[in-house]
Amino acid sequence: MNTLQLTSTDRATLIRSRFFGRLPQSTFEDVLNSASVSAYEERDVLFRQDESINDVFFVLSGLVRLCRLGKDGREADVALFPEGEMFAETAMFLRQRATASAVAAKRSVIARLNGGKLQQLAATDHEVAQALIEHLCYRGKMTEDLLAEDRLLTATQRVANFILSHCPEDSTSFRLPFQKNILAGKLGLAPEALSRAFSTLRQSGVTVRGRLIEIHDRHALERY
Amino acid sequence: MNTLQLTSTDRATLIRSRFFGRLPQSTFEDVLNSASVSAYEERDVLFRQDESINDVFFVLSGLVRLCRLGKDGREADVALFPEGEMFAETAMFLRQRATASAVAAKRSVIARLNGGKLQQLAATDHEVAQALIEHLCYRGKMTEDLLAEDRLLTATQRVANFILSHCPEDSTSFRLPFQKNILAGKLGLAPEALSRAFSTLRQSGVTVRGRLIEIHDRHALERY
DNA sequence: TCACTTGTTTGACCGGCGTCAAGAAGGGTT
DNA sequence: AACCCTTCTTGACGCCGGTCAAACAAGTGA
Repeated sequence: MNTLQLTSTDRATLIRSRFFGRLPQSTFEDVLNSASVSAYEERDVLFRQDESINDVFFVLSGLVRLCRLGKDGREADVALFPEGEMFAETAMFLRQRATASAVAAKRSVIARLNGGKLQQLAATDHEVAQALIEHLCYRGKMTEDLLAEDRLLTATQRVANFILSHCPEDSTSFRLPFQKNILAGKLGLAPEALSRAFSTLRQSGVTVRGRLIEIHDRHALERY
Repeated sequence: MNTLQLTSTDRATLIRSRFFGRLPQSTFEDVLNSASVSAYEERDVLFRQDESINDVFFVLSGLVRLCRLGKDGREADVALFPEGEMFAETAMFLRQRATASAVAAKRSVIARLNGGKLQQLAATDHEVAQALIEHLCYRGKMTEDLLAEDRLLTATQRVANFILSHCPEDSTSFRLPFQKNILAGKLGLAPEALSRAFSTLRQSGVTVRGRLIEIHDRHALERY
């Protein structure tokens, strides 16, 4: 971990994001004034479950895994945040300790927004409150989607879904945006299970070479 | 379904709730003016997945199940709302169709708050926005909890958890607040699996007679 | 009270997925 | 290239929990 300056690409990422994208320039600058930027290596811990945190985190680049640990020591991912996503608002607004740990899933640059400042802005600035509301709705839907997938679909179906939603409509192949390791976690699977799912999908025209996924029959995947 | 007047106990329920509880009297009345109240029988459908809805729902009494249906026809519950809970905000704020169906899990009385009105209030009234933000954080945490439970715990552990969190600290027994059927759905289990979990817990000092649950050894449950 | 419907439990079976262990394949480094 | 270390794949095995079927219990209404 290492403190940094906000680069111009970082600003671009912020402006493109769901949350900051809808704020007027001045508010945007206002929030940013309370922010600090740091770099993390893969596996670095941003915060740990049960710690009390008072900041909101924003992924400027890289990837962050949110995971909970069970009392037997195993851990389960409850969310995965790519570039442009914001997280850890819940702890702040509910005045609670973190319900999960945040770990960099690859080398990442993270902005830390001062929680108090954000909370104060949310209480006085309509635009901020509005943006926050939409952000929270979006996040709620995300986890609800995950829950429903877990309960309704088999491993292979979840993987098929993931491939379909990540391969551009007009393309026949794409690169996984992260290690299979991480993907397994996101889908609630052991790495072995992911591997097996891929090999099941081979008979539906899916080729996997490293991180490169090729689809030869979209419909076969949709049927799954 | 049947249109009703708001009774005084209904008002009490509203005032006790997380969302309305933090609003000043006048705002409270303002929101309520746009509301309509109806009664539903068990299994009545409030709205169906993929329908476009423009209201927010509030459980005045009874119980509502939110469930998604997979393409194979099976369905999975993603939330269960007892008296005092509010739901279906996501569709409104994200301008989306419902991602799940809402079904009364027992005879229920439901208030429907006008979505446009609420959205307008959220955009102009700080108190409303604030209450909404906390409500959404709470809801987000709820589903995240469910997801984590699903991924970390076995059926028996989930049931043990449920019992512990629903039996008052100072008591040795309690009544299930709803049918086992419904509980199974909430825990992401088939009814049979719930039944078996109960019978496993018998050897840890749990007695089940109808809806009455007796705990003879709290620690045994916590150890699970 | 009895009949009928609906909910719950139990047994049998089996498929999905986690776990352990071993081997294969990449990716870096020297 | 040879080496190491990490990630990924494959096989073997076992358990958890879903499904089907049947017995049983509890409500509900006449």
